Amino acid sequence: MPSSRPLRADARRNREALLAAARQAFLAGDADAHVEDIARNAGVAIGTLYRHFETREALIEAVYSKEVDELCDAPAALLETRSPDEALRHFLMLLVDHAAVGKGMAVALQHIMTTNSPVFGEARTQMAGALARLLAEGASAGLVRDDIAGTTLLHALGGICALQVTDGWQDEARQIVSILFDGLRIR
Amino acid sequence: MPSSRPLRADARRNREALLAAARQAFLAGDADAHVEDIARNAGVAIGTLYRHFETREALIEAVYSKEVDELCDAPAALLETRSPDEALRHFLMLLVDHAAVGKGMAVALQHIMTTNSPVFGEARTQMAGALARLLAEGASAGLVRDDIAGTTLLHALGGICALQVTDGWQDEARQIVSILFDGLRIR
Amino acid sequence: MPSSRPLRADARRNREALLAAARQAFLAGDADAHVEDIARNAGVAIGTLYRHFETREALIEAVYSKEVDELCDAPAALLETRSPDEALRHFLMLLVDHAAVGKGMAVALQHIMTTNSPVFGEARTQMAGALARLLAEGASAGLVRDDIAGTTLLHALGGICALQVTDGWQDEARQIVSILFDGLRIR
Amino acid sequence: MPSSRPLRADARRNREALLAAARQAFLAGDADAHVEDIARNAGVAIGTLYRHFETREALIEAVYSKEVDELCDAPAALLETRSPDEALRHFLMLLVDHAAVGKGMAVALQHIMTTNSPVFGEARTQMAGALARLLAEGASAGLVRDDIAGTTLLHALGGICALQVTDGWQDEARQIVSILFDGLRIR
DNA sequence: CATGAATGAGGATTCATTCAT
DNA sequence: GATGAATGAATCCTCATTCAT
Repeated sequence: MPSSRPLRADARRNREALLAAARQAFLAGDADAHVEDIARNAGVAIGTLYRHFETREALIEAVYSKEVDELCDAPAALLETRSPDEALRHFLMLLVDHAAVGKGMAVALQHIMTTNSPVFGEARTQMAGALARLLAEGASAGLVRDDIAGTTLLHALGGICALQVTDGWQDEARQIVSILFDGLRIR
Repeated sequence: MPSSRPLRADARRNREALLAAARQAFLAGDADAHVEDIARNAGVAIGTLYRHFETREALIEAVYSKEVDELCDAPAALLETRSPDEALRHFLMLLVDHAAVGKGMAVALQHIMTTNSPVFGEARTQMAGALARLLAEGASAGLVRDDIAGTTLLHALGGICALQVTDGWQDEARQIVSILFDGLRIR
Repeated sequence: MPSSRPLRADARRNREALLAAARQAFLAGDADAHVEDIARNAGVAIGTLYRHFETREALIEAVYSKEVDELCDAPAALLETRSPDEALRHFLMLLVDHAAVGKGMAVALQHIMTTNSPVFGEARTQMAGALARLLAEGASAGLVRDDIAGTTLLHALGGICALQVTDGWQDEARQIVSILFDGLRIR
Repeated sequence: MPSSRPLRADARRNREALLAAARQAFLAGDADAHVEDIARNAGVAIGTLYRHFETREALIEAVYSKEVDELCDAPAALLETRSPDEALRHFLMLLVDHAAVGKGMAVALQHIMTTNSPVFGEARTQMAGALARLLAEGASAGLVRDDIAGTTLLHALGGICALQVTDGWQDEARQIVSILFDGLRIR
């Protein structure tokens, strides 16, 4: 219940450590990392992990949501400095690049798209919203097709990121996204 | 060791039943179906399953490889009745439609792309080869970009199919593939 | 599912061993004996225990039900060789004596009376039925009050047996039951 | 160490609140209520609970002992206003009625009779003493059998109260106690 | 070859108790 | 004296795999 009063200093520190350790584990692609290991890596006992996150699943949700939150701040900034279509293009590439960092978003996206839970529903809505906004701006500027839903693009990107595996993946993914973006543009 | 002599009739029957049951389970999206359940659904005992497939993983490999084999027969036929770009387009849609059948190829593709194993390496090569051939034909006819590798397109398709979850997924995926194909064509 | 075909010899042996070990543990009063220990004492692995009893609770039910079954065979025999009131008296004493053996029925009765579950409901009905029959026979012979329900007497006996603890308990319990029986008789 | 100096006002208040919360939990039949919950219900933190009661068991002992103390005040008063046998009868019924309140004495009695600990030994002695006194008075007035020990009667009552579960339990218990009392009287 | 009973490592979660703030 | 965060031992159950029948 982190709502009532601010956490004690040490508690906050532990919570951060746990999130960091969990992020490292889950975003590294080890989708079924052991909670015990995460706790150990965070330097706390298992009980402490469970005090902060009621459930293994709750911990995963916390990690992935945070990741999504940070990502969804980008579009607003991009739109201020670029044309809508370039903003869209950049955001798509941002997703790819982000996914490239230690499987980064890759696993997260897949889990988020695949798992039912209020938290993930929110995350999906958030990301689809970010993409929808970019698409809408591009469409009203006459630069981008106007018949694509945010969720559709999210599914495409999510999928492409989800399969990240090989070493040259990042370049490959950028190429795919380029092609996709070409198909999206009005010429 | 299924290499030495041809299987006895009942043994062959059991093997087929096991593959069918496993296909149903794994392609239905239940990526961690229990081997025991698969055996039961095939109407045989667990020991029999292990006589035919040394390992859970081996069973999965068998299922997915078979699926890929069947799929990779398509391009040759398509090229005989259509222009290269249409053949490519059809093959892409075929993958999507196939993936739509009870999560069909979706899970398979993801597993194949993601997991290291000689068998899957072969499957990847096979599919990438099929796509490469279609791309090459299209390119030499001047209809399709010539800077795309088969593996890259495989990754794109695999990704797009991977996240199949929602009900309207199939339409969504076809739309994405359309856009992608547009980006692929020379106009 | 012990209903389909008769168990293989070794399986039956293991099942017996498990029941025996569980009986020893639970009827000895260790109401929360560890399943691992029971398995070890039975000389089988934990998985074997769970093959035979789907759940800790299922094991307890099996043990206690068996105990009750055996006990409820007594009334019929007693009624053939004695007057109804003597049969009742003997059955009550039998319960006490049975409870005295390593906490025997004591814990079982309490668990059965206290826990909700189809199996225990049946056990309760069975025991109450046995007592009701004895009471009815005694009443129609004019030897015993006719306003006592079988379940009421079951509750009394169950309770008295449940508290068995001290060394001299058996004699004490027999005295209590004697007094109770005196109050039950018509004089 | 609550022996040294009188507790500070707030400390005493906390102690009372804890006892009340624990009484509510334990006497309500929730024999394995969590200490944390009890603390919360008492409106204090877990650390405070442990300052007042060294151990979970110590808390239980405190609750049950207090309950017994209060109950054992009754006999003296009853003997002043009634004949010895009626006093005994009333005390027995008092126990039953007390047990009927939210499983009240039922669980307490069973715990007290069943668990070894100096505190409970004292409680047992106290209750047995109360019953012994009533029996003795009745016996010397020639109204009640003189061969029954206080502890025996305690066991009987404890048992009868122990299995309180059903809704109609109180009436049932009163009937049983009636019968028992009949067996106790000299006619 | 088939059967299905046995194995046992593995892992999430709970909760009484301690101790830093 | 009070708080509540941290501890960590304890325990039930699952399921891939082995092997006696």
